[in-house]
Amino acid sequence: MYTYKYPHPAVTTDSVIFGFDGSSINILLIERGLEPYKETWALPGGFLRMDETVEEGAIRELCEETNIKDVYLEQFHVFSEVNRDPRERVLTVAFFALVSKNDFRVIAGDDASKAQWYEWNHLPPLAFDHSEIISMARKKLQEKLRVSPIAFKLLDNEFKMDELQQIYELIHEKKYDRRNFLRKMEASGYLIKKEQEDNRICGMKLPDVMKDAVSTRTLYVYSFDEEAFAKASTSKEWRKYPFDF
Amino acid sequence: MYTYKYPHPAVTTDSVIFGFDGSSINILLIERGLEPYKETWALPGGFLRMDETVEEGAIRELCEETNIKDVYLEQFHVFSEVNRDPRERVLTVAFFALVSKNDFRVIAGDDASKAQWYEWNHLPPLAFDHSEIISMARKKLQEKLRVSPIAFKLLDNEFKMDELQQIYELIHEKKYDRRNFLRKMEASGYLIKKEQEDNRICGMKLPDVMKDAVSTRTLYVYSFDEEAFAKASTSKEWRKYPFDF
DNA sequence: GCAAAAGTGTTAAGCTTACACCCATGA
DNA sequence: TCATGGGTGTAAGCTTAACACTTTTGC
Repeated sequence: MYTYKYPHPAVTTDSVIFGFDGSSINILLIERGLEPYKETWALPGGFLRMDETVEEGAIRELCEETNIKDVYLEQFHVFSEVNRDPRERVLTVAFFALVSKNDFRVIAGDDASKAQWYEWNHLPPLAFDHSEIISMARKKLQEKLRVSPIAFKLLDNEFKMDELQQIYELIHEKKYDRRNFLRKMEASGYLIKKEQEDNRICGMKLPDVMKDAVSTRTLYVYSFDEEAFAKASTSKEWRKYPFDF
Repeated sequence: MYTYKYPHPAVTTDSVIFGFDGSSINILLIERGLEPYKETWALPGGFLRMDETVEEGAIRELCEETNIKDVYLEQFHVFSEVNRDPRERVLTVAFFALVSKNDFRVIAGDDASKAQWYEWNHLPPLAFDHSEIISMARKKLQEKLRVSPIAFKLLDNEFKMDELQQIYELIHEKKYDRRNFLRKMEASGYLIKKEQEDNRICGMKLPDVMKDAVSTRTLYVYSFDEEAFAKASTSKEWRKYPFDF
């Protein structure tokens, strides 16, 4: 037992984990095994330990409950309504996280766990105030995307421009013109454009010399130049944001 | 004494209160009366009660320590380094606040209290990790100002365009062209432009008919149409932000 | 009288938007 | 062969940025 001179609240972290499956954005939920809200879907999260920061706690819980590592994680709000948890006074530090398409596939295929992706417009009933947490997470994600190109983090290292556009459209709930989107993204200067490598036929990679004979069209994939971006965005000159659609 | 089955951290709120004195931006600090860090300057704040949200706690502490009410307050980050407080494990929910010029004067004139404004580039040594909290508050304030016209909250209800520009320049650390600033602000549609009322001579208000005789030039003051702004900014059509300099 | 504050327009450059066709691929 | 995906350019409108002079007021 732990005793204190003054009452202390319990502190948890909860994470809203976004994943992109190629056509829609999904949120990872866990089915609760214990009361309260037993067998109800909830955000992954749990109690903070005394020897870790909230960031470390969120990462630990994520790893324990869903096996996700190396995820982009950012705290966005503290939820502290007095009776949000029926057991005792609990405040939660809420995070949002973006997992890459690769990791998305891994989690989606893991039948053993109680974790499951839900399309973010068709969520089941949720425990506690987790619905509210999710709506704020969506809002914060939108705001963040206007200010930082985090959409990349929902994709593989190399991605097609079309996928990137889809993510922007889903998050901002708005359609963009394909050509304009492409032009603006390329103009940003932080995308590395490559000819698509894997022109394969029946799973065999072709030698370069044969490529032109087989496919006359060149397809492109992009990757994001994190370093160049990080350097530029810390400079004083940086003001206008080229990814603000 | 209060006992729990598992250890709980203590939770505090701390507020970075910004005020504008007409030429620079200031932060309100409190001289600590107790150990640790006795007689060191610190952010106003204190322990969360069990019957209040963090927002309510921050407001309460503000009122208790500085007599400020009706202030714009927004939580922006949780600081949770394990040893940030030497007494015990304490995490703090940090807020930033903007006080109007009116309230600024009130606080500045209050000699009795231990509260004092410091120009935000010339702060004294601070207790705990409060320097770090303040730098993040400045960053968040900048970001917020790109997305919402909160600069108004540092001014009186009616203000001159020049004051508004000064605030933008101080927060973004950048100079703007006076004419361009004016044009863009007026184009936003959320400023109400009025001829300056108080053409006074020796403290006497003049009847309208005499105004032209006394001053041939018309001076303007502005106020912010919060309602129109709130309505517009919740609509789906709202995307581009006209206050993003 | 002089310095500082505040009102006022124009132009060029850049960016955003809207819009259509072709070819290649795979079903 | 037909539908889909993905490559590509241009013109009009709008926004931004750069730039200077005048009047008034207070010192």
